[in-house]
Amino acid sequence: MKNPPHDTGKPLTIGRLARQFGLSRSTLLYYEAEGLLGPAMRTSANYRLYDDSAVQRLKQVAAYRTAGIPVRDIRRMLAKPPGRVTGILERQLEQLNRKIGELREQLRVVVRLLENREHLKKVRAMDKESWVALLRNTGLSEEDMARWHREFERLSPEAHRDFLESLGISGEDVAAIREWSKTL
Amino acid sequence: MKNPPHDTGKPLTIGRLARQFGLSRSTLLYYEAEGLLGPAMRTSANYRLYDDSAVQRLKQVAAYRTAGIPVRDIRRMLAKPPGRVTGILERQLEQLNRKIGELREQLRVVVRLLENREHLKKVRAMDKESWVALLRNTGLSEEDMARWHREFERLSPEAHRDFLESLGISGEDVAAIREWSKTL
DNA sequence: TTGCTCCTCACGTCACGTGAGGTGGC
DNA sequence: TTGCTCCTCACGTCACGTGAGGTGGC
Repeated sequence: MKNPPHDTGKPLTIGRLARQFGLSRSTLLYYEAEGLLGPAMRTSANYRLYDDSAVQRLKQVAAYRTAGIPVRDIRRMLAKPPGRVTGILERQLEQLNRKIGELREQLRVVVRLLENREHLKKVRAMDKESWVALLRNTGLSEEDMARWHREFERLSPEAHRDFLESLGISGEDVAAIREWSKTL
Repeated sequence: MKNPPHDTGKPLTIGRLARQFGLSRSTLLYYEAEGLLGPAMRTSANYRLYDDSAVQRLKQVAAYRTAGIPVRDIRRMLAKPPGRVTGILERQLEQLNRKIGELREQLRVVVRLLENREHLKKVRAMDKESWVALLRNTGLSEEDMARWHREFERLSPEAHRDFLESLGISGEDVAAIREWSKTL
């Protein structure tokens, strides 16, 4: 065994390393500036050369970035003994949860603005599936959606019909949904 | 009638206007620099004075910002004839939808990292409701959650039990859930 | 000699927040 | 005279992307 396990033995230039991870060179330069990882050595022409330990480190970094963890926090995680990062992960969990909530609220506002303008009948290129998915993203449960249909039917029956038809739902099914809306 | 409807007749300084909308002064200065709205006049001491038309404009701006629409887009919306903004709203809808999807994916990765480390038993200060809400934010449907329980029970029954108990679920209910997990 | 990769600055991004240093108003 | 509000710059933020101007390597 000339090489330890997982060691390819070939030092990489920055471009090759970047391509191996689907990242850009400027991303790796940024990580270096932020103290996450750097080259083990340089060539005579000052080219960066990365060894296997950099590859391992970059694996961690890339995984954490995929989780949306800030670079500053990743630096701290790499400095800590492995396994002591639960606190940061939990904090990231809360942050993401909060951000998703905020974006959902914004989505709700946009939908309301579109409704107010009664441009709903102009929703082009959206079918039933994408609308249901969209409304689900706003955090609407099945009951919320039912209430939404009921209110829509009550306030503006024609617009409700137009809307349902614009989703490509058959006239028969539209009638059924509208009847169901009234019974809610 | 001395004043048209909705006109208070009192010009406002920047601080009062900001407070009226729950914004900061620097936000209003930024909007001015970006060409969204400015004062109608200045006092002899160069203080900005905002009239009712600025208030109306700020109402629009604030509403659009609540929807997360970029300032640059808002400027275009204010320039357009009212009612011609559907395109921008629809684009914002797509953007938000996409961002929510990205954050959900990140949330999924964080949850996976926590699971891998088997630090799940350490989830403190989270009850059943917040966990269900959290997992729902990842986009898990009821079926997905069922599969999650089943896999958890299969791979690590003790951790599954610890996890459920950490949520404050009674021993009896825990047993019931675990039995149900096995039948899935 | 020609591309290709690499090098090191420096600047731009988005929506503000935060001083710094100074002046009116009650 | 003392706070309070206001004024105009200027700089910082986060994770890179994009040149600019220049030099090795096959």
